[in-house]
Amino acid sequence: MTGPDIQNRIFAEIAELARAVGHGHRLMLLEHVAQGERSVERLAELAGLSLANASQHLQQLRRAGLVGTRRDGKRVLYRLADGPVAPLLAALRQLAEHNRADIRELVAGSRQAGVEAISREELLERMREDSVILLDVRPAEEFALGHLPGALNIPGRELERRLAELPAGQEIVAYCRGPYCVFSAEAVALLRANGFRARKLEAGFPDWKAAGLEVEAA
Amino acid sequence: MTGPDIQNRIFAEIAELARAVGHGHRLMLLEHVAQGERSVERLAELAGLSLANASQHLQQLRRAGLVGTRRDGKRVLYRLADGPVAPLLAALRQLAEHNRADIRELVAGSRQAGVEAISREELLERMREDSVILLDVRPAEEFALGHLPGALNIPGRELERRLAELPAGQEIVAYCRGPYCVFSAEAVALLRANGFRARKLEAGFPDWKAAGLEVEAA
DNA sequence: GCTTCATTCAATAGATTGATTGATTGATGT
DNA sequence: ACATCAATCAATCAATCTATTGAATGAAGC
Repeated sequence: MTGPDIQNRIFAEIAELARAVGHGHRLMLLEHVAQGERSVERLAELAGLSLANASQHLQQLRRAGLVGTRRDGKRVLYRLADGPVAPLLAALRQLAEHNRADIRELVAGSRQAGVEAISREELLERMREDSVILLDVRPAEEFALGHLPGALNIPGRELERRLAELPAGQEIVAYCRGPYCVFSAEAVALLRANGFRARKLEAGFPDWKAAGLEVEAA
Repeated sequence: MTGPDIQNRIFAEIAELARAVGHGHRLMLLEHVAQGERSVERLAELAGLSLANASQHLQQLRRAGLVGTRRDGKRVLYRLADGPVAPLLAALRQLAEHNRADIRELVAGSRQAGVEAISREELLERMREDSVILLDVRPAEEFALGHLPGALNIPGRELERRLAELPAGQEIVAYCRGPYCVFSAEAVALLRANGFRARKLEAGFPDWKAAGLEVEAA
């Protein structure tokens, strides 16, 4: 029980945690789990994985304490754990954006089309003033599991033919699953091309929720 | 270049980054690199690794952009990269402390002896008032590479026989390499046993430096 | 040029991780 | 009890990761 030994054990455990998020499929599953409770089958479909494979990745996430489960009839629902998971993902994202030129490019790519981001703080301010329309471009299913207060839901694919539902005067802020969800960037580009003033929310729904801000459910 | 593909690539890259910190030895090396520039040989010795093994782990860290290198004569010096590496490590630590009971216990173990932690904010306040003695318990070599302004350096092993050097009236704040470095906890326990008022700094030297606060070098 | 020293590279063997397949468990409804 | 469905388990093979060894590189000093 000498000093260095303890430190070795601690670092080994932290490393285990890091490895738990060290696979693209698990990050993808985490992103979907972060939208709300989901069954294994649904998550497998959303992430494009086989059922058994998704199940095993999800179990790894559970062993690491990143997600929790609940049984509902014959299905098992996975949800994000209560611990500070979001900050870890945010830190990873930030470092990745800083270090990897290719990620910066991909992110910049969606900004190229004139897509500016708005921060959570500024959005809160604008919401207080009631001077902004919130547009949730995720599929209806995810919108139903929870969304920003007062948000309008028009899934990305339907946006073009439903533009008329949006009021013309106010600025629109679109948001999606997370910073790498392309729906909101595409939506903003489409809106601007059609004469709207629009920006995308910097983060996505899970970060909003993780920050403890108000969430509405259907 | 469709949406899901881009996302897959981004997540795969982020996962690669996560795996880079997904090994205890690399975390240990990072902790030592975070104290200041070091040669491969020295880092291998500090982490208790063979030279070749340390070299390879360090190269992995470099490929991931977590550390940088510089050649000095025949030696290669590794240093922490400029990107937001510290926040990632902090997020990992926090989640680990939240999730893993054993880490909580180990951390609690060092607090058991009545070791309270002081936050960076409170310390800054106390430093402004000049009402606190800063004690750096790291080896002299690390102290020389950089330390908190005005700190006194008494390495952990020497503390007991050098207690007389410390003024009796003021509170003492001890700090070390990082939150899992046991020197500072042991130091505080020793100081308290000898009638001093003492606390340990919540984080360590690298976090202080990463926060952009003033650093002094010998 | 030759030697020495610090680091990296290359090759190997052992361990761990990942995806697939098919069987098994647990809960529901008939 | 039986059939059905969701999820997990078990076994497998391929791929990746790790530590060790010894050889190769690159920089300094003689």
